[in-house]
Amino acid sequence: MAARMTRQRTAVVEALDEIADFRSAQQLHETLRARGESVGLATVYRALQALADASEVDVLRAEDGESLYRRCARREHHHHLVCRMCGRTVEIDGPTVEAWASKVAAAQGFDDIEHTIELWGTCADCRASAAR
Amino acid sequence: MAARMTRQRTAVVEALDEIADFRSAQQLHETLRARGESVGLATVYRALQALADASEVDVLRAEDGESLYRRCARREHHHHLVCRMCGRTVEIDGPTVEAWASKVAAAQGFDDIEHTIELWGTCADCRASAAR
DNA sequence: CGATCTTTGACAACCGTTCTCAACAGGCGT
DNA sequence: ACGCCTGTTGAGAACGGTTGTCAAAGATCG
Repeated sequence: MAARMTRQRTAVVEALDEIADFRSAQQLHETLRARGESVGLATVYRALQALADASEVDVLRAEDGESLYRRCARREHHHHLVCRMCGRTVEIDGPTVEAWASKVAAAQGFDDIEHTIELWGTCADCRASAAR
Repeated sequence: MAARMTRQRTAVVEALDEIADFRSAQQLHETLRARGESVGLATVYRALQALADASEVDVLRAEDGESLYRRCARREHHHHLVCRMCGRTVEIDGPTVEAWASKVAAAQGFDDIEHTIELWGTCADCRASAAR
């Protein structure tokens, strides 16, 4: 149950530190492979899962169901505005929304409330390049 | 390109009309099979997809990535408070949240904004039965 | 250095979903 | 009613992301 610091784990963490956007496990795997830091795909998944469990990275689901990972600046609860084309991310929070969510849920007699609030859009750069 | 009214499609729509909660394609398939209305799994998926495209049903992703379907009372934009154990659903809306979402996204220069806002919890009934 | 015990990686297994394609059946014209 | 035309069905294969398997590799401690 230790948590040994292996070359592979270090590589994953470093890659995440350098990338500001949400990336899939497979994209990260490809990135690592491209830079010579060969790491097995299963290992990338395991590392990401461990990091997510430790709240070291945020996870969210793309529209096609793929999981995307990102090392966020703040560890406190927050949400994201993500470019669906390039993954560019802006961290956002909305105290008003938080309050609204828990109030609504409680009013219906629900417990253990959790909310999913994510914003998707196309960032200025991607819009420009898509327009040619 | 017609859109023929087949026994199978009718069966899927009827099942959805009778079930108030979010259900997966596989659960619906099982339900249909159980009541004697034998329909192929692929057909259930196709019917649900067609209904979703026509905005006849709402789709959302469970935490494990499975798609859940529900015939909602209103066709206008709204969100849901869903029991993660039984699928019980309450339709909710929050004009405040809508406004907040589009304002935040626009302020960052994002376009084609879309938002995912879903509330998950444990409903009173499930809490009671879980506590034995 | 050696023993121990977690971690790794190639590959198989999984699971939800979609594709394939021959058999089938609405629905329209006659 | 009858048939034809074409969209639909269903069993199973294929797919894509993710997780499990297990022998080999390597990190940590004495």
